[in-house]
Amino acid sequence: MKSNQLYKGSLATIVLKLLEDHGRMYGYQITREVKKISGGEFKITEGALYPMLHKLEAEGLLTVEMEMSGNRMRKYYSLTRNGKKEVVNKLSEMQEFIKNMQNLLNPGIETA
Amino acid sequence: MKSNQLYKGSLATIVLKLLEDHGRMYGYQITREVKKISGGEFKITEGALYPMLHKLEAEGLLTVEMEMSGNRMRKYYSLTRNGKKEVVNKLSEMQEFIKNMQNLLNPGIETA
DNA sequence: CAAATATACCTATTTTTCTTATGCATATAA
DNA sequence: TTATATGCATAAGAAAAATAGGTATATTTG
Repeated sequence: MKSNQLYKGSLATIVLKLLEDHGRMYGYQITREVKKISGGEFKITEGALYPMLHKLEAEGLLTVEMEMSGNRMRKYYSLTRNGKKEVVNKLSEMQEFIKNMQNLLNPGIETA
Repeated sequence: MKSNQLYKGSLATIVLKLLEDHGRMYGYQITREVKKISGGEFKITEGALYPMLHKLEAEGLLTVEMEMSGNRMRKYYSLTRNGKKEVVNKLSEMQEFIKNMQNLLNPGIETA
């Protein structure tokens, strides 16, 4: 990614959607998955991810289970009931955003 | 728009693309156009727009012409040569972003 | 005609969000 | 053995936008 700050504001959506698909994930795993999906273009920084995970947990959208993998700790996050509801909202907002941007990028083509 | 902060980071792209399409526009006109295109969903705040216009001008991407409309002043902005180059970059970044988000939202469907 | 709304510009302060820079610790590869 | 990968975390700073204010003219509406 060159200087792309378009991802600003989309981190919560990305995390919630990944958790919806994968059931449960730990932080480091999320960073790998996002890198993979974006073909190496988008790399979540840990300084952004961990505070976001804590925030979503504090909001009651995620729950945590700590587990040991060998000698290393992992914190597995998964969606709560409210988290599952919130994914739906976030995804529809994202689709709306994309639709509006497509309308901007391709004026004259009716996407609505 | 409910609470949609996905638009964060896309303001410069929006402004540059609108100017590419319209030739020249003044600030207030840009706010109306964006509102119209997004079906009222996305409203640019003036506290974000005017500093952005000044920044893009300072970067040499925009030029300004002041004109009077009756007794009211308008500052018409248009793309410079560098501005026209930058629109191309911004639009390809936006398409890349959308592609990655589509891959995220619809895992399994190859968009690449 | 008065009052509200629309047009048209602006900036200062605060908040949100992310980057950068660290730090700690274990496991694996070179 | 030294660098890289895994795995967590936070603090300080930067960037972008929201909020909240300001000035002034034009038009609509009651």
